[in-house]
Amino acid sequence: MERKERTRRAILDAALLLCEDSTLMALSLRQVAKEVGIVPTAFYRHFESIEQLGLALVEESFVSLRAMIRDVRRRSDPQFRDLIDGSVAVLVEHVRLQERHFAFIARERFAGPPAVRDAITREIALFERELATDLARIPGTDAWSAEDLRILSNLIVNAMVATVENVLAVRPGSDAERVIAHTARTQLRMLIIGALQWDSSRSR
Amino acid sequence: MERKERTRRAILDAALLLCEDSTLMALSLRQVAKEVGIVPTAFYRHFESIEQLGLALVEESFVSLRAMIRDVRRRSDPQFRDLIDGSVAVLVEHVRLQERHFAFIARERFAGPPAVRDAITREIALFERELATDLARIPGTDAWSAEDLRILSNLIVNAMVATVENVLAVRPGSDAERVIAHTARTQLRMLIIGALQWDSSRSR
DNA sequence: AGTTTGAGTGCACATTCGTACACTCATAGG
DNA sequence: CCTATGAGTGTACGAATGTGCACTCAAACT
Repeated sequence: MERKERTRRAILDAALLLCEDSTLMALSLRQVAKEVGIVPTAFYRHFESIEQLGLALVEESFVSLRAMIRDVRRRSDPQFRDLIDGSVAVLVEHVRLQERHFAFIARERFAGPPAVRDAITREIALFERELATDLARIPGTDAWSAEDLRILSNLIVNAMVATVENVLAVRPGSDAERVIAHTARTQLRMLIIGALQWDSSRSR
Repeated sequence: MERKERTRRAILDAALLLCEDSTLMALSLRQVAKEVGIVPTAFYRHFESIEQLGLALVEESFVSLRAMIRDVRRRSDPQFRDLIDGSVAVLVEHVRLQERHFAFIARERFAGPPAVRDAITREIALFERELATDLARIPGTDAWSAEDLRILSNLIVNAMVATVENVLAVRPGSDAERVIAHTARTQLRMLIIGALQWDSSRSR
């Protein structure tokens, strides 16, 4: 029964690899099978369709994303500058370690099969809510309404998603990568400084 | 020679339609031909490949986006609240009028053929630079460095792109749409208020 | 050790794909 | 009006696709 698990992994890895210059929706079961080294029909022993394969990949991708979040939290510290610098560093590092997963999510988020898109949207929304509760704990946001917290964390998540997409588009360790990291840090600072200035009751 | 133009339009429209639940990369020349009502080989009279078709669609999409920008500028006025409210209203309105174009861009931005992805990235970067020069004209940003202007407009563009994607995901005129518009307005306000607080010389 | 199970095989099929080639016939220009 | 151009046709092909069915044979269970 451990052979099955090995093949399943190989299928997931092959799909992730082949998606790099394609899309789940343009990915054929036969390509995957050939890459893995099995006969096409053997695919069905593991997934009933490419779409189901995609859902498994989404789940897997967000497991590593959660690992990243834990890593960020572990380095949390009330000093904002360090918190921001550390978070961005962790982000870039994790993206590099899981390039294929992040690229997969970025691609399938809007281009994937509906079920896959929905799964990704749900996961990101979940992440956003978690961030909102984190934000509620930092000093200076006491007077914020729940709605404004949601709106701010949406803004932050959007900026970070864009950062991930930018990182994926440049060479590791390149100057371009450093510019992106610097941009991300500055943006987070702008947001935090703006946030500390914000007054929920004043925003209609 | 006007027959050709009509068929070309039909091909562009058909591709846009068929992409709604697929991707350029998963779109076959034969599907397009069938939808248009021509024989597959006739496709080549207009485009040499699906990828070239994609580039034409990108260009077309950004023409309508530029029309939107002009519309926003026309309503510009030094009163921030009105500027923001007006801009978001125009954004939502234009997205609804050109749903397929915006959805196409959102999808192909990361999932399309490399040439298409590059074209979209270039257009968005161009738009970002234009926004930066617009921002430089509003009062309170005099002390900003060029880099910080770029970083802020990147932040704003990301938020607006995310807004477009959210609008596309909900029914026109629905409550969800109103929540999205309200979120976008609040985010722009947060960014502007933060920006007015920002001091370029202090950000290392 | 013998038996059962199910992962992977092999072949077969109808579809769909891109594209080559020679064609027809509508229409724009003389 | 007549002709030349090129938009669209029709047929044909090899390659790739998803999936059904009967199979083999390694590995887990009694």
